[in-house]
Amino acid sequence: MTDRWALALAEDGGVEVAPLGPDGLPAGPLLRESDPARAVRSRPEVTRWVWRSTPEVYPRLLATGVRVERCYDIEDAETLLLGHEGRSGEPRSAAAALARLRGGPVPPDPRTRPAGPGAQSALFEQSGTHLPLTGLLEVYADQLRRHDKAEHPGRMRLLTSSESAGTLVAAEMNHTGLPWSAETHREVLRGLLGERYAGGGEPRRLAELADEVSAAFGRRVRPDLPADVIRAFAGAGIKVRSTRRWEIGSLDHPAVAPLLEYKKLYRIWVAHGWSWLHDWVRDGRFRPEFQAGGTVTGRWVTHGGGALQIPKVIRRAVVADPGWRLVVADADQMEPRVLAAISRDPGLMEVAGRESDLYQSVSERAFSGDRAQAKLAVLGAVYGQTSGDGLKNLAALRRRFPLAVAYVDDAARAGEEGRLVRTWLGRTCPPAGRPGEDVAEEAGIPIGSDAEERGWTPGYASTDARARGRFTRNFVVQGSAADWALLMLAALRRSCAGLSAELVFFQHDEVIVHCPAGEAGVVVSAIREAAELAGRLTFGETPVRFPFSTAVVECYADAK
DNA sequence: AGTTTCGGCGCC
DNA sequence: AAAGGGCGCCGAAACT
Repeated sequence: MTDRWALALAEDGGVEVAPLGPDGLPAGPLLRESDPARAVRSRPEVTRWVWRSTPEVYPRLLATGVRVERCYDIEDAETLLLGHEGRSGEPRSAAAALARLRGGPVPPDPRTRPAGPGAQSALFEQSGTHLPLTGLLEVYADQLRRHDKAEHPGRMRLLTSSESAGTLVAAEMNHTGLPWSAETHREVLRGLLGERYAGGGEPRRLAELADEVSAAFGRRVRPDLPADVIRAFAGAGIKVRSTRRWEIGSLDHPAVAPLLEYKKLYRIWVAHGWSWLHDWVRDGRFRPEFQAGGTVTGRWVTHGGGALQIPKVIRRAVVADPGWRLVVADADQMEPRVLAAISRDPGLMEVAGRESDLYQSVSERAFSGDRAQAKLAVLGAVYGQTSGDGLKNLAALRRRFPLAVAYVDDAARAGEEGRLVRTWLGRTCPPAGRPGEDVAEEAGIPIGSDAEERGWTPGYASTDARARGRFTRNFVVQGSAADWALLMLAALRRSCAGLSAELVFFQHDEVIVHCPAGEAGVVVSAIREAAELAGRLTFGETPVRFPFSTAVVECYADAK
């Protein structure tokens, strides 16, 4: 029994609310109130709030201590519906959706986030796009009808509701922040980089390594300048195209070791060093801005602080509050398990029906027990590897798990032929860009001159099309995994609602819950249950299991 | 001078 | 012979 209300912020800071019936249409008078937080707090019986945009509304509710059970984010739903309808290029704002309904001129979307560090969040800037509640309700009613017309209406409803749940989780994480010990972070930096010199120059250890590199070359070399390093190697009679680790690593030259060490530490210094600490950590919390569904595959992104790329060594600084713990949970072999569920390959489902190491099981069936080779083969199939051992291993994989490989092959072919590709729940990848875009340039192929000859001849796909195929091949797995992960998060969030536990971090297949030590056991169980529930809800009844490795720790770095 | 792209690498 | 997918971030380089 859901009690659904709609809510729209007004220009004057007030709010309009209205009750909705089971059909999604207004079931009572439209009410005007002065304070959004009070409007929500005074209606505890409401289980789902329908609103334009969670990032617009929810942070100000959280700021006053108000949480909601569920919501429906109209603009996120519009994005998903447009994508599903093959209209991903059309403006996704509620105002645009309303204009399409009423046949008026469709306003373009407000510009996306401004570039550059220190820029204000785009999410909180979209103030010019208020829509009166009556208009919002028209869009909502239309969206409900469009769900019915989707390829799988039930899945589409699940997708938009779980995406909405994701926006709530993200907003709450942004509000809570990740517990962060600045003191520990400084200790880690000092241990790795040595003293920090005044004036922002290189710390001691980096300066020493730069000296070692220079000594090895016999001349002054700046290791942070790729062009300088390439010149230096050329001077030593070694031709390199780039200074990437995989290209430099195998060279026989005394500069290599200090150079690689420099690059590793330089990265820590510039991306997660003292200035990062100053910019992003306040009052014992790292506050990145999580954004649910920020990518075409449905994975989240963050803005600011690189929250999804925290280096392993820096995780030492993620420390629970006194008396609290971090429950760190990592889904085991999520992608092949998802592939089993979406392809319904009997062999792979059977393997994925056990909680034990999936790659080990695959290796025993198809690779004489060579786990590393099995893992490479599976990931190669998912990522579209086109060369090396992966190709050979793919044949072995195909013999044992034909439906699984066929599933990703079909997705790749669909992409190459320009067809739409969807995740299990119906998130749809936008159609390919114009021919000649991006990929050809990367490959150094001039655009225009021979574009026709390059592509679309039988049996040979163009560079663009093959890149497209790799993308769609990966999309169905990565995106369906994101479908599952959202439902898992939503279930876990609900389990934590009655506890002090707070969700503080989410990274594709990994979640961290911060909770009092006494709640850790309950949280661990809740994660297991959420994972299995999400598996059933997302993919229906399959034998596939979704086990998590969980660790109850005081410090993130101790989890693995 | 300010803005965009590049090279490289962090995470999954 | 071979270019495996998705992201964000930084400074330098390249551009306007």
